[in-house]
Amino acid sequence: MRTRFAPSPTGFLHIGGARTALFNWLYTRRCGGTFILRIEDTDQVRSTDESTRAILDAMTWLGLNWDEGPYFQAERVEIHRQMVQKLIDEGKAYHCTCIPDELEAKRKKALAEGRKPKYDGTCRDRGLSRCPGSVVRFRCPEVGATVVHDLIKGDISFNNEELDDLILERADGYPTYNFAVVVDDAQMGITHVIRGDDHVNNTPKQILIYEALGYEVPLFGHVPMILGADKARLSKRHGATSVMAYREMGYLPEALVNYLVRLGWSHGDQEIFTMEELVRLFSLEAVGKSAAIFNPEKLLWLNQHYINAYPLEKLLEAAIPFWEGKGFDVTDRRYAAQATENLRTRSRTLVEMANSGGFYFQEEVVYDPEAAAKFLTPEYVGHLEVVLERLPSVADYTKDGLEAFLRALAEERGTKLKWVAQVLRVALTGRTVSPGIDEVMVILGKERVARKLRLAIDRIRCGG
RNA sequence: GGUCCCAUCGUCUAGUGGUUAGGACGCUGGCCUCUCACGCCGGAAACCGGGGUUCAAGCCCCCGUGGGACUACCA
Repeated sequence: MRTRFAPSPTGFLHIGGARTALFNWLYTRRCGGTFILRIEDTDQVRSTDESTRAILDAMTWLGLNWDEGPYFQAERVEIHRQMVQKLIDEGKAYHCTCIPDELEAKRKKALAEGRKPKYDGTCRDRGLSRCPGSVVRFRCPEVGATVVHDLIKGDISFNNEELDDLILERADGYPTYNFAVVVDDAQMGITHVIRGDDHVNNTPKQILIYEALGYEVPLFGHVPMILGADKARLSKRHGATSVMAYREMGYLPEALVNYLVRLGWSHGDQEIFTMEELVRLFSLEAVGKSAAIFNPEKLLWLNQHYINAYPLEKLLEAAIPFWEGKGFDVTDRRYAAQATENLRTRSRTLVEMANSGGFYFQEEVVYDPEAAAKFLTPEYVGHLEVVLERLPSVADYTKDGLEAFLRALAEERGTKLKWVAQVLRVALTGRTVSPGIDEVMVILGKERVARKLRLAIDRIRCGG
């Protein structure tokens, strides 16, 4: 059993491609088969090495390893040309000298007159030979039907008369997609072609080519597309579509994989899956037939789940680039780990974490103007001064110890813990929203707390 | 226009002739509480329409309607 993922290197790996790759990978691992990566770079104009690298990086990040390749389609053009010649020799393909502009005009005319805009067969029986500017076309059967046995959608039948004498080899000598994909899949021994269902209509043409070439036809599985909120094909205007953009936005690969797999596939009521479970449970039969709308909210929820489920070491490793990205010094790993652990339940992404946890790393507290205006006032400065004064003598400097200390202090001063906590929160974090103030104090430590308290007190006293 | 595919809460889905139509995200009421978040308990929310078949249809068939894909010397 052999499968492949065959992206064209004309851009980064996008969400839809990633899901196709994921389904291929899962199905292959499930069956113990071989997963092949092939780069379809026959479009010499749009293909770039940079895109190839980006695609490989994204797959690696997602954990989708391949067993063979990457193979490059452009390196196989000699093989493609040989196969084209074979079809010409056997009368199954022919040279065509029709001018692109004229074909385009004919197509428009046919469409306007309500006829099928297919190739009119001008060169079909002219017995032309190769010449500059000529292309090679497939002699498509005009009668009969071709049926696609799809693992996901079931049997789909096409009347051959609807099909076109498609171009196999372009004027520049390069094969077209529909031909190269057949030759490569066949020669690489691909047994299961799993791809997006935007290819369904290409499949009968490809089957006819398989048969013309004398190859065994593989099994097909066409997975439904991913749409944006407006039900249009997912694109940039729906937000980020690049896998690596999600990494940069602070998503964990497990979250993206888990989200993507549940888009079109399900296993009862289960929502959370480890890779191991997926490999064990995945099946093409359970893949749905209808397109799915990409829902960023649910992805966010899954990401939060994985941020909370990660072992701390692994989470820290993933978070460090984001801390460093904000310019924070994380050489003290133990401290960075404590901060990360403390922030995880309130972070849906690592970017959110880095944005909300700056107070752990910044020397100077960045005060939110509104928060400071409300709490860093002469009315409350007394709370801060008493805490600063008694801080050195707090023996039980733990979450529980500090809570007891603050509660008693509040009572002594005739107020509630709530108010003392809020004032401290603004003094220590600069905001009115933060993790529990006792936890913050424990992690910051007495030294940092004292320094920040002095800063806040000075600010109030000097009217800063 | 033609060909092909698809159709259960707003979204992702479970459901394979008899169910109070289930779960999840989101939304929402409450609890917890030093703020926020987490967590816990509860709520609103769906079978596209019309015909059949059947004792019985979300499940099967047909026709509509709606959405999508393809219709390139792109892949």
